Amino acid sequence: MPELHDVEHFRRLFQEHAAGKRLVGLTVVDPGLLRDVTAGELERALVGRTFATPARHGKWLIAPTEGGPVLLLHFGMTGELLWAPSDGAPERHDRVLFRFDHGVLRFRNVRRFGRVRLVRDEAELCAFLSAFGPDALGITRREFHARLFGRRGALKATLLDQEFLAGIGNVIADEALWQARLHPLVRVDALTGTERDRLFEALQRVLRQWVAHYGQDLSRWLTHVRGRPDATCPRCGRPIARVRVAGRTTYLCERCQSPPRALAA
DNA sequence: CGGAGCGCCTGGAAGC
DNA sequence: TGCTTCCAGGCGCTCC
Repeated sequence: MPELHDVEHFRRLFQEHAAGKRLVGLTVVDPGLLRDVTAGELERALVGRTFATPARHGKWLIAPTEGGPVLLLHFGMTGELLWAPSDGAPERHDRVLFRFDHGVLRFRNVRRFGRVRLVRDEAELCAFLSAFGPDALGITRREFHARLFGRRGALKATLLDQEFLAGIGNVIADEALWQARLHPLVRVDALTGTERDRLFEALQRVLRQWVAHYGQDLSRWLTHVRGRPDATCPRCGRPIARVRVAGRTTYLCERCQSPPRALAA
């Protein structure tokens, strides 16, 4: 399920293969993923254009063209971006193909939760991004504290809120909470300053390491135990609990992440 | 403001 | 073996 680090990986793939290259063809296999743009409009807007340096905001990949419109890709739960140095036919679950002289970028999406958007220019891009909080990677401690201020809900729900910070998904949230030894259900307004600092550090550590070492061995991380029925905490060895928080399956260590006072009773 | 619930989707696993 | 049911969850939406 693509989160910030996955999308950053896709951004680098786009940078490597598509930046500075002219799009020579576009195949929309599944128009169902397009939002506020038709397949024809997308093709007319992009084919013949040269892509500039891509950016990322949260889970959105931002692919501007030189002096032209901006392509936006969201990967949903099961999306990925693949490069093939040949002009192949669409493969299973390929939804959009971006064809270049030297190969093809495949926007693949099994469960079709991915989204493709197009904005006219920088101003429209800014308007679109204004619905999101700042990107979770590289946010300052000061800004993190400022955004937490005044919030009252469950901590994990807040972390997943893209208006709070952009880019955190279920897996990153669980990992950061586990590393910071904070319970997912603790109320934000019940957090001490020390705990907020700890969360900030843990979150930045997770994001930086997962971006820097994409696809690394995660055996010492909580993430490693996801989906395992006999999972134990990589830190203390106690069984890992599997609960539902904010509608999402949540993994936590009930020993390391002590429950909020209201729940302990 | 927060949060619960739903629908969108598909494929793999689990149950019968 | 083959069928049905459940489950995974990012996100946008409604409703309370």
